[in-house]
Amino acid sequence: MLSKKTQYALKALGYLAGKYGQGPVLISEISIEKKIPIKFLETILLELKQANILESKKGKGGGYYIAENPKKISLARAIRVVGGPIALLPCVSLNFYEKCLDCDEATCGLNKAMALTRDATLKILEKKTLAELIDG
Amino acid sequence: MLSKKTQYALKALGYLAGKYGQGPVLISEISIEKKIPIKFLETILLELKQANILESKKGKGGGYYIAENPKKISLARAIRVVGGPIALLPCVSLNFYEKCLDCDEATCGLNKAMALTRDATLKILEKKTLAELIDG
DNA sequence: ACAGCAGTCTACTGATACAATAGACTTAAA
DNA sequence: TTTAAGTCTATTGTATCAGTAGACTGCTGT
Repeated sequence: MLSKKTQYALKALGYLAGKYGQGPVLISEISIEKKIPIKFLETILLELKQANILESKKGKGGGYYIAENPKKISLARAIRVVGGPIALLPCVSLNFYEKCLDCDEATCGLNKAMALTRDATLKILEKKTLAELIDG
Repeated sequence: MLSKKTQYALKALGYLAGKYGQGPVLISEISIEKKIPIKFLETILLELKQANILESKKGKGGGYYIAENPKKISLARAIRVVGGPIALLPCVSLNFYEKCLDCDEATCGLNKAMALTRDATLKILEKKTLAELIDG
């Protein structure tokens, strides 16, 4: 299951994708439209900015906007930034790998099965982009 | 990510699958062989029994054993018993479905993407069985 | 019958991560 | 120079995860 935080992030990104090219969008606007607690949303957007998915402008007329064409940003990338690993086990994670303590990966059936599901999941999440989160 | 509990469950089931047809196996044996805290393992095995994946025998010569041929029990079934949903969002879960509060599933791009990943994941986890978790 | 083995059950505890909140600070535009 | 907006630090409540303790029940062999 994706965490609430990750779900909020994806909803916010979908909203911003729909406004791509139209200048900065207020945190408060996203918060109201997408029903996300504003203070929580602040921290999420900041993380996405630090990962170069979003950019921001301070002061009057400021707000957040997507840093590059939404079609160039995959869901996998966004999920990793706010939600961590996509794989079901650390020993099959590409970006957050940790070795299994008590099994040999070459012969572990569980490892094989989970590596397959990781591949299947990534095939979709690397392909889908923020542009496909736009409403309607 | 699968919880520690789910990982322990799958490791224990793999061990039991390797001993299928050889009578009851002690909790303590599984605990030592698979390096799982014994008290934690107790609760996990009990859950698996209540879901009819395992059976048990009390007293001397007792222990746990798999209830039916390991080839008949999918990883998806086992994971659902101890770990809950496989889908990444409640609104695309088949067994633990919850409606999204603020989006229309028919038009929600996120819903579509997550439904696809659920299908891809299940295709693998419904097919893989406990028999494939046997070591070596 | 009973001794001891092994699973069952109830209850609790500590740690961690998730979710959310408060308030002071910085930057930029009008 | 006032005001709007994002930024940062810090704290809090809550739930779930992970693990522990100990008493109880049922089975088997002697």
